[in-house]
Order: sequence, then structure tokens, then C-alpha cells
Amino acid sequence: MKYWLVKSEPFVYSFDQLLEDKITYWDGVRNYAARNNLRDMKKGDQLFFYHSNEGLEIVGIAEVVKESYQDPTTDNPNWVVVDVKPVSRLKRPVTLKEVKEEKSLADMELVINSRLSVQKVTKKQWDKIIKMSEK
DNA sequence: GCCAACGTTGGC
DNA sequence: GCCAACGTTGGC
Repeated sequence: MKYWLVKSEPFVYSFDQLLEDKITYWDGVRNYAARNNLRDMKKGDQLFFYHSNEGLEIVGIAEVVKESYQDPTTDNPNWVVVDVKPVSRLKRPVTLKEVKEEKSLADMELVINSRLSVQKVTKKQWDKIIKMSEK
């Protein structure tokens, strides 16, 4: 099982919205690096849900329920989506500031390449952030 | 195939 | 609202 982090602007699609919808397809990815990550996702993979622009924090966990398929919002075969469902809200959101301040997370893509909208997360990083959210 | 110009993203 | 960083486009 792999771990990922996906970003969304909360006023476009928030974690609350996902909780309400129960399931959604993750669309709007128009970047090749992010697309490649989407294609690598397998059923059961876990995702951190990050709010960009507003909030700037990891708010919850989602899970891949359907692997990548043609993005229904475009005819361009370059782009794909995956179906995701909410798993749980973090006990406490972990902010970008905290991630930056945590030395063991200095090599997270969130810190290094903040613009990438779908990022890989290592098990170590995942566990660390979970731990931080429980404090 | 290189690279300048341009557009977009996202933190501040 | 600004601007740095990055990705993409298109002329050569």
C-alpha cells in the first residue's frame, strides 16, 4: 500500500465536502507529474487531504476506491481521475508551518515542491504526520 | 532540441 | 495582491 498527499483549495472542494459526498472522483489534474502519481495509485492507497490557499493544513485522510480512468470532464486522453472516499478527519489538522518546522519532514514534496498537486508520501512521513495530529 | 516568453500555482 | 517557482508553449 502506498501513501499520497492531494491538495485542494477548500472553497473549490473541501474535506467537509468529501465527507458529505461519501465518494468523489479526483479531477482537475492538469500536470504530468501529478498525473503520473494518479496513475500509480492502487485501490486501498491512503491519501492525506491538504487544503491549499486557505487553511494550509492537512485536514483528513481519504482512500482510493477505484484506480485511474479517463477524466470524465475532458476528452483529452492525457488526463485521468481516481475515485476516493473519506476515511477520517485528523484529530487536529497539521499545518504547513508545523511540517516545515519538523526536521524529519524536510524532504517532503510539500516542503520542496509546494506546487505539485498530487504528491508521494513515504510511510515514515505518513506515520510522523499521524503522530503530530494526535498531539 | 533549445530556450525565451508566458501562464499558473500557491505561500506569504 | 504580490511575486517566486515552476511547467508549458512555440519559434527558431
